[in-house]
Amino acid sequence: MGSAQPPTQRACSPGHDTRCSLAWLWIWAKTDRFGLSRKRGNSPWNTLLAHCLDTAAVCGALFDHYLAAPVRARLADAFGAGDVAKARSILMFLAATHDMPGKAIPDFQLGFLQSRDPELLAHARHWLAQAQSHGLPLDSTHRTARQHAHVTARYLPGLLGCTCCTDDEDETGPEHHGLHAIAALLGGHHGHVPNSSCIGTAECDLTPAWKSLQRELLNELARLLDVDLTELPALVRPERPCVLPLFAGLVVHSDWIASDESRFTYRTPETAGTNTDLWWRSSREEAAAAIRDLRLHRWQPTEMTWAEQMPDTPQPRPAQKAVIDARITGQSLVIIEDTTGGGKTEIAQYLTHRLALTCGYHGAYIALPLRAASDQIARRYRDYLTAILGSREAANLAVVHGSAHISEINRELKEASSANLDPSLINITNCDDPDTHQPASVVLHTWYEERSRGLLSCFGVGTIDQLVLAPQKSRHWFLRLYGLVNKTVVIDEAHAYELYQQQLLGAAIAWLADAGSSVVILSATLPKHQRHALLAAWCSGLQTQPSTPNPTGPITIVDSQGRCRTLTSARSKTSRKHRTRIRLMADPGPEALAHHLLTQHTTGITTVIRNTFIRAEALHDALLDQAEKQGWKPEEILLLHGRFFEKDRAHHQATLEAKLGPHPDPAARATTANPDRPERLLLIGTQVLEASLDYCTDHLYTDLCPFDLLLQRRGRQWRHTLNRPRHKHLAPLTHVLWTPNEDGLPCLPRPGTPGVYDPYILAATWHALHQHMPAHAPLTLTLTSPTDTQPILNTLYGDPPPDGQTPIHHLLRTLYPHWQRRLRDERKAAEGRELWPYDQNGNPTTYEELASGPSHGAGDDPDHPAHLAARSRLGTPSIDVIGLYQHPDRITWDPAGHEPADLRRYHPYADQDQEAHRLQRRHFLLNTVHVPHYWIGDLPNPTTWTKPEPAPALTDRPTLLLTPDGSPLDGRLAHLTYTPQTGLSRRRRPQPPVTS
DNA sequence: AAGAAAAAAAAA
Repeated sequence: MGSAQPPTQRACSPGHDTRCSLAWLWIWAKTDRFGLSRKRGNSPWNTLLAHCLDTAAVCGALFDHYLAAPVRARLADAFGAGDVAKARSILMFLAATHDMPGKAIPDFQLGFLQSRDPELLAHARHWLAQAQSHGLPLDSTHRTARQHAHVTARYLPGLLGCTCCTDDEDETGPEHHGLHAIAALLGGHHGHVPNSSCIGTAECDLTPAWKSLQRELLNELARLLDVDLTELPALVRPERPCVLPLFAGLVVHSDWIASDESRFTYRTPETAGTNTDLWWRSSREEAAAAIRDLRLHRWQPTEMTWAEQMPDTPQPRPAQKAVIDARITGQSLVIIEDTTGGGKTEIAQYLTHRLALTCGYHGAYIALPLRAASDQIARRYRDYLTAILGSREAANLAVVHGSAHISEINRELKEASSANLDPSLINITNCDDPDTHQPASVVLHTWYEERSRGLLSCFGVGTIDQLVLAPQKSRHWFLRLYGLVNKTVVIDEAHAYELYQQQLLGAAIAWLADAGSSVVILSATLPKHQRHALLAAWCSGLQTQPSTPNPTGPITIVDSQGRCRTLTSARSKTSRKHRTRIRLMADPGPEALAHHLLTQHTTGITTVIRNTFIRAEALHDALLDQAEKQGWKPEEILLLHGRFFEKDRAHHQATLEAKLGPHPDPAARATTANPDRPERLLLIGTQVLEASLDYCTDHLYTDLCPFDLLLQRRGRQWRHTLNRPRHKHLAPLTHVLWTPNEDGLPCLPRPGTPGVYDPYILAATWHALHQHMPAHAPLTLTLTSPTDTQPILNTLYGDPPPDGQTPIHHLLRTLYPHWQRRLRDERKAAEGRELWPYDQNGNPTTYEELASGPSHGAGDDPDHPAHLAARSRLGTPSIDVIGLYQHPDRITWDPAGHEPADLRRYHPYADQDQEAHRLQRRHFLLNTVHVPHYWIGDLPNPTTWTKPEPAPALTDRPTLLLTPDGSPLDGRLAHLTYTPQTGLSRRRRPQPPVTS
């Protein structure tokens, strides 16, 4: 049978049709590389049919239990002309073919004989003899290895009946676009959707015997999965763009679960016989158990009032009440602008429930700007879910960010998981049975810990970066979109993201809208252009126009037709009015400033926030130089910045919060000051002191910085009311340090240089402060928030520079074009990476545009140059370096030599190694320091710096091997030093040895 | 002339 012939159903049914051999049943797909299958007493290799059936079974179970209702509806349209059951079967069948025909070629099959493990090799020889005797045409000449996924992409369309790929040129017909699309997406199951030239290179020279084997295997799959191959081509219509990443994601999700040999039994004709109907049954049973164990079942919320959901705050505040009364039903974009303390987090929690109830989402993802904030909100969301899930549901909640595996809340959730009922005792059918009880709990299965898996958990809290990366091509990127579109996605602190991220968030929102999910956006007041951009992105995904293109807030609700509602009377009255006193102070330089601080602030906590690492370090040095003379002890002067090993920084931050934070006992906070607060302290640092750390300073000095950040920094002053008993009636005084030039204008970084802050924004901030300076006391001004501050922000970021003829006006007009260029560059950086579901003319994105490759962003690929590799944030590139200490007889994690480093290599999937692997990963992360690229200049590849030997775990990891006193062993790095107290420095070169 | 922050690699 040649591939030119139309596919036929039920051509071959094992055990019933004696004309067919069962040679295809000997085609293998997986070998037991880690011994997990054999340990369970099963086969050392798995047949392709079994793996295909396992994948199909998982796909079906995910379709039934995991996918959100709108997602299923879109898949039903794309794979079943609206018929859900039909689409389900076809999706299962297509998921099964991800390795078919890719692995059903002689090249791949002979790869079994390349096994390095002698035991596996013996099994391979046995397999070959058996397979040959059952008619599998294999001669044992070695062939070139091919990417099996690309072989699937190359040959599947023809096997499924696309007429453009027949062998006989006379019968060539038109290309079936849908079949080629799904084949390419299946070809992407290792993470990158291949492009056409990549698929072309997977050309194999197949004998008619192999073609017919492939056909027989495919027919057997179709028979078992009850798919009519003759009607399949007409039903496969993946036209809506969201269907493409959804399909790719569903396949990979299914494959990853089905490839877990601790859940799915390897089956061969020798171990499981040839009754494939029994194989299919056991696939379904094991898939059901896997879905249950991984808790991949949708949230099934019941109607609940606000008071039932929020027992601690049963009385909704104004903004909360407005949202409740809006009775939101169906897919929505909800933008809530309110000040901190207005209860936005609770509204968002309430909306995840409300939207899951009315739309059928499987859960929710909450995105925040920082990892630390994610951990905090995850804790609150855990408590919320625990309260409302009811007694028969349990759910996974994953913290999703780069260091989630050392997150404390993740650890607690994982512990709750292992303490829970043995999941193997529970059948999947219990999901829908209200009488079955299971202890209520919010947990996390360790399965979700591996990278790229966090967003697959029904509930997640994590960084905004996960969302920003979702519409950018990189390995397994579509899995992010797939995980997100089944949820309500909450974007917190929406005003806090730079233009680059805002733009990519727009793309993500458009995909979410196209797939039927809902988005909740929380912010303090949004600049209006940002609100409009969010609305435009939403409507672009819906391919509609907003009914009100320029809504005003503070609460905006947009439905799936683009109809906008604005709730106006809801802004919370609770926002306290803050007054801020600001004094502009010419920076006298580090020595004089140090003298000033040591003599003027001999009591209380004094904090200096500098814009650059160099400035912070210089001031710290000057302070230490003069400390003794002024009667200060060195330990009363602290330095904090971002260039510490994670564990040292965590230690300093914890100390800071313990000493300068509120009372350790939450119950005592309102009445008692922190007893550990020292009499005095000088704290010098960079932007790490600006946000997220909960400490309170009495006096504050800051470098001139953008106005919004100035307010942010000022928030650390008199933060806890109990720390300012003597100043109740006064606003705190913040000193803003600036350097005047000869014209009396601020010295600014030259425009176009990669400075921290744009000179235009700095000059405009300086100008705004001067404008508010009272004429009678021209150094100190008082600002009331938000009445004074909001207009300043709007002007700063929204308006062109003012007319006027004074020097500052001229300066602003000179700098403004550079600022605009900077914004344009950021937008371009986003445009070079982002994928949208529809272009500006409404044309849907096609599968060809999703193509990427393993070299995507690696530099040698002209289609995807390095500067367009996926990034969640722009900024100075840095590399993560692992710090280790060399002692005479051992390598340790710490300078004192107490914690020996285990640098053996562990395999993350091999049973016995998992715990050691996790511990090692944890150590690596804790001993990582981020080194700016320009600090190491044109030094060779950091992975080649002097390393301990032997250290297989450090292969390919940039390593900084230090002496116990913090000097690098590699002479090329002699300009760097590290101490746990001051961090990594590149300024203090070690003195050259005195030569006599 | 350059901060903080986040991210990154299994399905043979």
